[in-house]
Amino acid sequence: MAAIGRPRGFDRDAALEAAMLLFWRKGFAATSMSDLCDAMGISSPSLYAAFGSKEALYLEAVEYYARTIGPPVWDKLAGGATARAGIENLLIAWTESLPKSRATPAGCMALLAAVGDEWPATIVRVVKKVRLEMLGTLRSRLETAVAKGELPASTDIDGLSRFYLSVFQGMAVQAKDGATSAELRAVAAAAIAAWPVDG
Amino acid sequence: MAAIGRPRGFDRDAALEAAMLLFWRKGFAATSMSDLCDAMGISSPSLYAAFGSKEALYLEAVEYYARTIGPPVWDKLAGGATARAGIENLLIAWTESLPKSRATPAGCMALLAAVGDEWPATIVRVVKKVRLEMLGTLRSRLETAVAKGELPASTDIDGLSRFYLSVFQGMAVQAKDGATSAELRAVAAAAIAAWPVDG
DNA sequence: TGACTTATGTGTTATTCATTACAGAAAGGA
DNA sequence: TCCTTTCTGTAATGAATAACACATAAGTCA
Repeated sequence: MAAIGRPRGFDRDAALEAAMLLFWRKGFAATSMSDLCDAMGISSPSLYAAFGSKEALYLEAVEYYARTIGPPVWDKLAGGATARAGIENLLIAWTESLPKSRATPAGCMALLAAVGDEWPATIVRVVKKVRLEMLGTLRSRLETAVAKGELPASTDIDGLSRFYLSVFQGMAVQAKDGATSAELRAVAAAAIAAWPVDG
Repeated sequence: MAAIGRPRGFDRDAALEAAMLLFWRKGFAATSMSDLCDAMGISSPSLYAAFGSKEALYLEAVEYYARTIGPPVWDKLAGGATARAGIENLLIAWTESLPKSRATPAGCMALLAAVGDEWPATIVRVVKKVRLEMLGTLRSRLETAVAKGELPASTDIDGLSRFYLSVFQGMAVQAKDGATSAELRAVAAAAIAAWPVDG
């Protein structure tokens, strides 16, 4: 990464974050290049030089999201003493992070991207991969639980992890619809009741 | 409705159904007027004369969806002997109707519309209303269950109905992602386990 | 200083978009 | 038959879109 040539006049990461927030809120198709230029505070040739295209920028924005927004929430899963406690903590964390806040739009960019509209194939592939990773994270936690005897060996791990992912996705949709943190907590409470054994 | 003037040269309902299927699959923003004209087999002046605008056409398409596609599934809720059986039947019906079939796209037009992208305010209002109606349908079935003593009076009806709606929405997203009917059945099985009392 | 490299700003380009004029066609009513 | 009314096909409208050309500015390296 040679420092040769005229140096960039803006902070690439700050611009990327601005783009992410806009994409998060408006989606891909509904966000225009001029919207992005305004939000990022740069002109379109600078944008193209730095990110390549609208599609490439979106892909970087999703990765940025998965790198910065996701982990603080998903870490709760590993945090609990038991898998059940981990899931419960994760659900609670969702109820707090999903509603619109002063700093972030409502919903989850990764769970709701490429849903409800036809999106470029590249984007579909990437966000599907992110969602599959989430599913994998849930599944491996549940596998550990079975190994530790927290859950019976007969547990349908794949179905159970897919179920909790469903709940997260449904909560994300409702958050986009304006559901409050309290309303989401009731959903989380009902979801934890689906745990296969009483705790 | 006088039959004066040149009669319309196409079947309005058939055209509306074609538009619904296209909107269902591609969403609002990603569907262009020329896409619609092709799918409906008419030219744009005919479309505007019959439906008014792209937005008005979408609204009619959603209503058509809610009138024709929704009821066969939602009827299962009332069909069961108990509320628990009704929910279970409804969940099973979802697992069959959500995946892409030869005749219909994957997912649920009403549950996933106006999610993940910024949509015209009129459309947001209408699909939110449809989702609220679904929530109301669930809630009144649960209220009946409490009245009949199937559920304790302390049941959080609002939270529980919101929970099942979440599961439907999550299943719809996963169906859009390509989940099979079998995978969705596992989700449904886990969801029914969240029922407050053992059946 | 001067050659080289990269970023910026202004302005453009070709395309696509939703929507509509306009003229002709197909019906009913007189 | 003519008039009115409504629909259809062609073609055009202006606006918005994503992407880019070109000249210039701002740095490093020799």
